[in-house]
Amino acid sequence: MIKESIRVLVVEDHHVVRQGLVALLNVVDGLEVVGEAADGVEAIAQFRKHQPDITLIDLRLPRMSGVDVIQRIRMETPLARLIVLTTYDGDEDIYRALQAGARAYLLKGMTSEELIATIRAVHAGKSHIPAAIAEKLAERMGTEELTPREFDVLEQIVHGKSNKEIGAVLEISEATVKTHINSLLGKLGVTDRTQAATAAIQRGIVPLESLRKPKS
Amino acid sequence: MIKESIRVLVVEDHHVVRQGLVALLNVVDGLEVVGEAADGVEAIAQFRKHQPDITLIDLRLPRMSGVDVIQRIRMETPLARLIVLTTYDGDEDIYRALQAGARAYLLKGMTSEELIATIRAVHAGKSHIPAAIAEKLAERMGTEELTPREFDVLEQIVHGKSNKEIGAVLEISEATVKTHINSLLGKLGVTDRTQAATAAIQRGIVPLESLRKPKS
DNA sequence: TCCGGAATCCATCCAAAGGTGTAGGGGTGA
DNA sequence: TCACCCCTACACCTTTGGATGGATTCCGGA
Repeated sequence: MIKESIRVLVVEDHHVVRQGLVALLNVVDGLEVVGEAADGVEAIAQFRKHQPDITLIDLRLPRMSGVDVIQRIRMETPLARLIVLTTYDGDEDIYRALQAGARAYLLKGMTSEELIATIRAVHAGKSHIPAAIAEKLAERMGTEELTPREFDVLEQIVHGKSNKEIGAVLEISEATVKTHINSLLGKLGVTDRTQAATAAIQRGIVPLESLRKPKS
Repeated sequence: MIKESIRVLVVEDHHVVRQGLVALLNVVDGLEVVGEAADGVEAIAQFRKHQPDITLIDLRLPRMSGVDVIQRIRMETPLARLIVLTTYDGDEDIYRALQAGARAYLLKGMTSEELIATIRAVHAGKSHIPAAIAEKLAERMGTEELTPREFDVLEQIVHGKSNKEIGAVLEISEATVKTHINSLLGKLGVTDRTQAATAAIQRGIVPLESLRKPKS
């Protein structure tokens, strides 16, 4: 009798990378790529259609973020098994992806053996977080959560707004802005707005893409 | 008579991506992958060994940056044909790579058809810069060059240093630091240090990796 | 119901950052 | 040699940012 293959969905926006992954996985005994998606919306459609055993997913996707896709899939199919496969994206993304229900988090730098082993492990019900990732995660744990308002302010700081401008945008007084800043500086463990901005970018709290200037 | 294949060297640090690229290129008629490298030092060694017709190279590499590798290869072999293949890395990297002698700059998001067509075109002696990239480049052109000292100061700003600290690090007076800042703010088209920091990161003038805290 | 955290606001004080003008020394290319 | 740019530096002034302490409202959990 023929052994059942593990049915895999590959979600990755870079064509050549996706094609490479598919080619790589399809030659492996016991694995079968049943679907591909290049963006978040497509990913959900493909998942519904194929109900794969394992979903390999990049976090940076057009149209809908990888984290949102994970959340959505998990909501519809709580026992879905998802593996995040991405380049380093800052502590925040790791945290959110795992929070959202990803079972494993792999970096693209890993070998194909590791990838395949992880797919098998996750399919067997295990989780897998590389040591390097676990470390980042542990670091993050020591950090307090920003409140929504503090996050709003931080976002504006990253966008280069002055306190006065932030007040105007959020429709609060400049004094309040200062209060929030004071509190978020403490939580981020930094001493001024510039450090807060770089920390926010580096940790992935505020996505770098949001910096691109909208056309004038 | 058998047509000569175009001999390609693939330089890319992410294993799965590299394997995918190699698999993808090897099945194409008229292309032959003659070498692979996972970091900059290896890249140069492989280039010397194989003297490939085309070198596909990622800009983010361990041990030696892609731009440095390009410069080095071009110095030794001025007629080397190099294609940069990378995810978006900020205007600065594009500029420096082309400056260093790359003939084409492709994003990983492109289709494999585009990739193959570009390889053939560059092999035939042409250059190829996608429209989206050319646009960034044009934008950059309007910008004045930072002086070395201004760059030093900007780097420190990104690292969250105060003017006083910057003065100490660079061994100049705080007044001089302010002078440099004033001038670089103008050149970057921003109004304060926080904007300067995010602009530097976003444009790739200061690499984000340099922000990682060295272990205490 | 009471407590605590979040969010809002205010005033005050001091430090830091930014704007402007000026100026000397060093190097380089026309 | 002269013009030009870079680096350095200082003075002066204004604006912004950050620290601190105190205050009100609202809401959800114990």
